[in-house]
Amino acid sequence: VVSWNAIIAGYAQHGYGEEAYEFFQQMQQEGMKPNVVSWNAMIAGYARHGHGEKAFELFWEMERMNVKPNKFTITSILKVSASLAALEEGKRVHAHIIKSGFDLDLSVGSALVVMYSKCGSIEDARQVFDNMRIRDAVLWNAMISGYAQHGCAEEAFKLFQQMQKEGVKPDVVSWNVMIAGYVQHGRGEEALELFRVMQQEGMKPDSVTFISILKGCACLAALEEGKWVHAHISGTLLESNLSVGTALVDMYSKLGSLEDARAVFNKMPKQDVVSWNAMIAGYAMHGHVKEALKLFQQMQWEGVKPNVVSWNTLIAGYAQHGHEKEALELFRQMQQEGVKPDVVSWTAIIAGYAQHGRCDEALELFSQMQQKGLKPDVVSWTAIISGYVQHAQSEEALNMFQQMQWEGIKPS
RNA sequence: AGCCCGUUCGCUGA
Repeated sequence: VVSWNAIIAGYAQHGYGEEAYEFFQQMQQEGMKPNVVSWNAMIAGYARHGHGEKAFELFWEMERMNVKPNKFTITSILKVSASLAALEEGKRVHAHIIKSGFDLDLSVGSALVVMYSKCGSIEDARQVFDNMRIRDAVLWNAMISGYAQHGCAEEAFKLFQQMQKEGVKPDVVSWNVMIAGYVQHGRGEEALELFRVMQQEGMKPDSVTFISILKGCACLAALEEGKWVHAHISGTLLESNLSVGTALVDMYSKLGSLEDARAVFNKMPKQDVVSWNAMIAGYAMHGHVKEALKLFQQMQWEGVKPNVVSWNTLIAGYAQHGHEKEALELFRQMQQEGVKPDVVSWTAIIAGYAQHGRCDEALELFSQMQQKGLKPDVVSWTAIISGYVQHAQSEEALNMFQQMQWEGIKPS
């Protein structure tokens, strides 16, 4: 069984769910009964590669076959519920945990708190949190993060202080959670303030801290602060961190400081598709589409394959700046290259047409997108509605607005 | 035998 498990785990971890499953079945044909480790390997494999439904199926099947889950099983299945925001499934798992008398240890407790808050039920998360007898930093962080992500900055801060009163020292994640919460809700000032305090208190920022805080600077359009943060990074090991480098490029790009962005980009020890995309976006968003295209080609010469975001970035750049035709051409090219347009690609083109008064064409694309089986989201709808509004076609705008709600999409 | 248990993190559309 151990050897079978090793094989299954190997395939499952690397996204070969089918192959793993074949071995999983084969071992049963050969008269071996998968144990909890075999099941966990399968479930975790599916979970990691975005096949949440399959993970759930296996979880309940495991139940039926009377194999007792352990805490690895429980935490990975709760993670799936969290990432799918599947509250009902998550509750079923929770109920099952209680029913089977499973020990609610810290890791399961934290996973439950995360599951409930990612599923939007902060009250349930709090209840789990309150019922835990022992609380470590991870559990506190999970709860604080729940509030912070929901925009309840005050409650998050209260807990942040309370954890310290109860003798649990905030770790770097606690600070990061607080900072990210402020940034995500447009409260960059407070994020920067916490960033200062954390250093006064002797806590060293890590890559995540810097990434969040740089995003905050970009949102605040605070170039000076961004440069100040950059200065903190320079000369440290983080300077050669890929994600930090990308966050710097992104910050400078968004603030239109393309020379700085380019300088950071060129100094990075290596670039991946995300850093290329950030750099390309800098040019594309500011209307330098030729330069963006040049980089796009250069990226490929250097052996980096454009992903759907790369294409979307270019398309959006062209579409926003009055080059709908070229955008459409790129849209065709991306499909030839085997990259499937997603809702963002379609919306970028639709928005381009709509903004420039070509609402009929936008509408045509809008229905084509649905024929292809893609469901417009609130951004797609808003793009087309605001096109009508801007071009004094209020009746059509109102019409679309109603249709959107019939489709069950809430205005934002 | 189930990667570092569970919490935070980089690129694109209105």
